[in-house]
Amino acid sequence: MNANALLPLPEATFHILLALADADRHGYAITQDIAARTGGKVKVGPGTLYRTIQRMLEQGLIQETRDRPPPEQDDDRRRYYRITPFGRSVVQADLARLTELVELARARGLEPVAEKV
Amino acid sequence: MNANALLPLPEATFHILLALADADRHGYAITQDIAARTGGKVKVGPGTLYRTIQRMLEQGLIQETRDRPPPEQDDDRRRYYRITPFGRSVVQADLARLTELVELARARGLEPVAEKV
DNA sequence: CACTATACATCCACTGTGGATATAGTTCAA
DNA sequence: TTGAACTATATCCACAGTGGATGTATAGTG
Repeated sequence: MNANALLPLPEATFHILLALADADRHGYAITQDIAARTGGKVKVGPGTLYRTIQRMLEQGLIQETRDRPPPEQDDDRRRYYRITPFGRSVVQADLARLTELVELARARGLEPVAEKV
Repeated sequence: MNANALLPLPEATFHILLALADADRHGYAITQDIAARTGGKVKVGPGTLYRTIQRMLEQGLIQETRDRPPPEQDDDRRRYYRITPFGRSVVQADLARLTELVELARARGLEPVAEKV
């Protein structure tokens, strides 16, 4: 399977892969991580989240893992996910695409406006 | 109207705004410009193109203009479009969003993969 | 003569998203 | 103590955006 065939990645897919880039996480924790990381600007609702996870499993971007934290920090209901090597190469390909897009825009004389933080 | 309300911009909208950033263009020329600029990687088909232009006119991102090139370079069928100041501020806001997205990904230890050109 | 290019426009099917709803246990403040 | 908010997963409906085909018409090229 060619990484470029999946580009451009849907917003939710990109954010979920970012959330799993540095650690295994369960579904709900992924949503929390995305909201925290983007300062609340990006919110992935349950509909998008679980549907997107399903698709990503089928595409081989992520895997469900049996590795769990010690029982006192765990919750039976949780399902943990891990990014696959393929998933990692796909985010990187999309990251390259985004980088090019930004360069393209600058080449057209556009500069990002300062954001209010 | 707040620029951030329209973010994230759909792919086609972003590319059309880029195509109009440095010059007025007619519909078909916009498609050509996008394909050329992205080395054929991005193609906006007619369905997406004309529907998106319609939406962008309604949103005030672009305007149809009566300014036309001299008759010997013109074609009666063409409809020319120009980016509005609002449109420009919206692309810039989206460009800022994309820049943040790229930074976010790098903060997670991801680096874009080298592309084959 | 047929095909490709130019130029606009509409239609259908598909994908992706937001938000509501469902279920169910926990936690915490009024 | 009770009801609201939080944790956690999952499904459903309606809507937005896209790709590609089709339609219409003219011009140019092999």
